[in-house]
Amino acid sequence: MKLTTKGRYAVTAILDLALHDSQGPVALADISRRQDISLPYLEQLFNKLRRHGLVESARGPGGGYRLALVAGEVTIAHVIFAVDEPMDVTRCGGQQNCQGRERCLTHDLWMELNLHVSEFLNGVTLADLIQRHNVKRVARRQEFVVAGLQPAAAR
Amino acid sequence: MKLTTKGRYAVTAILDLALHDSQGPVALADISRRQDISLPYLEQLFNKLRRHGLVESARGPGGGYRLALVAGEVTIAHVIFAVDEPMDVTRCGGQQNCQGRERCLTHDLWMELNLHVSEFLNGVTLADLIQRHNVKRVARRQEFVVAGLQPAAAR
DNA sequence: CTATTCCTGACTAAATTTGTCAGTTAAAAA
DNA sequence: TTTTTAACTGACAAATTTAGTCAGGAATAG
Repeated sequence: MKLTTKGRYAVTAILDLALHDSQGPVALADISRRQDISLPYLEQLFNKLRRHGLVESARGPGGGYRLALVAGEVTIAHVIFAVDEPMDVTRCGGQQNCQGRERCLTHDLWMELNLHVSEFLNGVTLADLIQRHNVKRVARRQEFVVAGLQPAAAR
Repeated sequence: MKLTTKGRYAVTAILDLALHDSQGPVALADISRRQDISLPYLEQLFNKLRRHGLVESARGPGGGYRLALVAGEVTIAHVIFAVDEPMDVTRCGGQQNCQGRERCLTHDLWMELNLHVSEFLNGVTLADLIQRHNVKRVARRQEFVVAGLQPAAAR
């Protein structure tokens, strides 16, 4: 998969969803406020996440999104793959036709790098991230922001 | 560092240089022919490689470029770093100001990925690549192309 | 029936990438 | 000394990608 701002936004947004999933459906408007991502852009992203089976939606008042799987089953690779097109650092998409009909001099190198990145991103799930101290801390800060209050540390 | 076509071209080109370095300075026109990279573009790339101390130049007839270091001392990370701006998958450049003044929810994740990619690219040198069977094979094919002949396998 | 929220595709603006071009400078060979 | 080779340089332009908006539609709860 590629790694662009879009992918990063998607991971941030679905992680926010995972953090609040226990309280029922989460409206995109809430995620938008907490994560500073525009609502239309979130709609675009969640559309893709839904089509890839990562989230479920409920329309109408009180509606919103929920995780379609438990947090431990959603890897970062899944999320990035869902919103960005399949990443590939080779130019030929693994087709080995990087130079005319043949593979270029460095074809294998990029294939290996692909593998390393994929392994890393496949090895981290939303559940892993939720456990992290820094994620908990930032999430706590963001609750205050939405409530319109200053976190204690800032006073 | 970022990873774009530019960086891949740079690695391919300097690997070509490393493969032919023993035969004296290599002209960019030769690399251009063998690797199918336009001459003006190569000039742009080698300019950066030279300023970063990876290659040395000699002007005039019989001139060209040579590696400034032995092949075992030049890592892929060096090369990509030289031509692309410093890569960073975080949006804040490690500044932790991805959300307003604070770090965003996924800051640490991207920092870790940075680290993984860097480690991999720092661990591979031009000398490593030259040893590889596939690189040798492709390089041999490219010699034929320059000489205007068909490789035996293609006849 | 009204407010809320998801849903959708088309569209556009900005940024980045990928080069090209015109011309200069240095060194070797003739 | 002239010519040729080949590196050097900065500005520019085309193409692609990315990021994000917009206008409206559809479902559901109250």
